[in-house]
Amino acid sequence: MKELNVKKRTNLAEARRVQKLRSEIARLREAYHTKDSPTITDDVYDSLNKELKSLIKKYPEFDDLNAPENRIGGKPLDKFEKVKHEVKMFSIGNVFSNEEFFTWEKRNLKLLSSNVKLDYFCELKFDGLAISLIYENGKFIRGVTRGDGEVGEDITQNLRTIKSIPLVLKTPFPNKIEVRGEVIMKKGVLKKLNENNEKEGKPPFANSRNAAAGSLRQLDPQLAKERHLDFFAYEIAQIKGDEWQKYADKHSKKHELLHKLGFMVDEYSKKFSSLKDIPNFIDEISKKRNNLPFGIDGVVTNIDDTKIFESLGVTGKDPRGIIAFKYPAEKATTIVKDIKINVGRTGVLTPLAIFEPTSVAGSTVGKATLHNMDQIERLDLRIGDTVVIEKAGDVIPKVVEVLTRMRTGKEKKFKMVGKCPVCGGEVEKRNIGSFQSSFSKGPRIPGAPNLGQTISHRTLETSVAYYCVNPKCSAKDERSLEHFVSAFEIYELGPKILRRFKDEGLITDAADIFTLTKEDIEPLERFGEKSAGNIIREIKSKKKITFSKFLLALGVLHVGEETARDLAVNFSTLDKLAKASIEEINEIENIGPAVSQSVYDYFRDKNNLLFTEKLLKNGIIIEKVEKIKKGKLNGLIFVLTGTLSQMSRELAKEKIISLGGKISSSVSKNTSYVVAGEESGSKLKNAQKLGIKIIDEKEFLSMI
DNA sequence: GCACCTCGAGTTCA
DNA sequence: CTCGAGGTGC
Repeated sequence: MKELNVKKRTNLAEARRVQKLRSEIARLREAYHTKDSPTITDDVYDSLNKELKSLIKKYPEFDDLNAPENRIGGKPLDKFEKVKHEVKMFSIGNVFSNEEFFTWEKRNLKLLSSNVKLDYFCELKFDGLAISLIYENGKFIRGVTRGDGEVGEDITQNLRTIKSIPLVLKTPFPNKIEVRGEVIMKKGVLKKLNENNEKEGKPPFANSRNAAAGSLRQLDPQLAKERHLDFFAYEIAQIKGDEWQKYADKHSKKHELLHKLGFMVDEYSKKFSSLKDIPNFIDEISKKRNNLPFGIDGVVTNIDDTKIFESLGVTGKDPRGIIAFKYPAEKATTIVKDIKINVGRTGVLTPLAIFEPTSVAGSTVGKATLHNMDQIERLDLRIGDTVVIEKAGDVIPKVVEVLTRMRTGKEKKFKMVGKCPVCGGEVEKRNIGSFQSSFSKGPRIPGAPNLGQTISHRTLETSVAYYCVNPKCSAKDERSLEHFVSAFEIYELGPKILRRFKDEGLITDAADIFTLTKEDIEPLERFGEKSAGNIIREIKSKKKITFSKFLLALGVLHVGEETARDLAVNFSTLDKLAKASIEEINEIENIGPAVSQSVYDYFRDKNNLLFTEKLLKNGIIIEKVEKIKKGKLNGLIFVLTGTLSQMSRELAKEKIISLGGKISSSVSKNTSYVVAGEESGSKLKNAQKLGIKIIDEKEFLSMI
């Protein structure tokens, strides 16, 4: 607690009493709001307050405007008073592109009809609530929400709890001043608040703006205080006294004065003499955006000169002299119109949310995966729900939260389909590996999962996915084909073309791709001689393949990139691997019972053996496995994140491996280096948290 | 038997 | 990128 400035010795006892009273009042208020503490009677509270007030009256030097009783005044309100703004609060027009931004200037220059040179002042657009504060004789007397711009609500009590709103201005100050600014909640505060809410079973706030708004609307100032809000000042709506007008004639000078008076102002704000330089600034800020402790949703550009600003006037609700360049929203709300089911290569049925298309982080999003039924239940998502979506790593849309309070009662719970939506086959909730071999002996598209294997009891019980168990499901066939060509890196053959080839009867399995001729493709609609030739050439050039890529292409259950490499290195030829016993496979490092069983079973299936034979017959050449070179990156584990500019990620991967290093997909304490390219995401944060060495592309290139 | 770390599989938009 | 599950080490 602040030390009291007590001059006379006789005051000492009373000074102590004041201190005691203050802490007691604070404690009682605290207790009053904690359910498991005894409730105080209003009498006790009032009498303490009374005593404190009389002491302060007697000794004015005890008065401390920043003391708690001044921050929290009075009891909870019944409602907020409506107050008319002395000076109207305008809103700000938005632009979303540089083009619109420059048009804004052109329009202004036309209106000004003279060759004025315009200076601009740019500042962050805080994502919070605009409010207006009135100070008279240096004291904060009233704070009002924006409302409709004409009339707002008096939230003085709550605003007094905000530490960055000075209750008294620093001297010298004008007789009267009206300060405008934004009440915000810092990201860290929001996080804690939401964690608490979750513990107490209350719904979390979707963003800091909602949280700040909700907090300011608390009728009880004690609750508002606990929210730890902040305030940034950015505008002076009125200021009395001739000597102060010199601060009012430029927006940049208003900032200066606000800072001098004791307000927090935006530290990133900057003056520009040409609009052309501003897009760069906006870009820079957007890069810093995620690391700022508070949320912003754009950059505001003001015409610095107040006279010019005012002469431009207002269109509708927006003054012409100010514009907000808005960043695309990181989060958005939308309505789930439907939940569809995707069928994967392994037959796994993945629910997919279909939205009302909505713009998030720069693109329009129409759907997002829901992963599985458990996830739908965790979110408590129903068809028709309003949801908050965001982009994971700025790319993949994700449903973050269901706004249950928006429910109308018409929402429908989603039930997993009983039949495969593609083939009508049976659906079972089990791990794919756990059903017994019962499928037909007919020809099968390679890469379709091998169903004839058993898997540990634990997996059977805990697996969450539903599967289409029809081995001939066409969706599974198609996904498997796509997987195959992707492993072979035959880029010309996308999903659509593959499907057409299949529908036209040109191929029945992936091996048929390699016997296609130009004459097969050319007659098809929308294929010419040239495109047909390209495809054939591309396929031919990919007939040579490394053993590990070949294994990957087969689509053996549980065998991905890494495991395929492990197998290839340890068995060196297809023949050796196909003849290996479970025990031999199981001995390999990083391969356990589930994987060895799966690999073993794959090569016991007659159809699979026929298929691999057919591939070799059709001209596939499996390259011998390169021995692992020992290089300078021996024993080092790399994680790549973001976009590299000098080389592709694939190439970087190959480089690292060829020098004896390893690539891992996620950051852990075992990671040696995280190579961070442009726009890297959560992996970088994780690395910082774990204290992993982070290197940029330049450093990385110097290592290899 | 548990706590980690990795891997596999599915995924969006322009 | 995210989620689930396999593998490993304690």
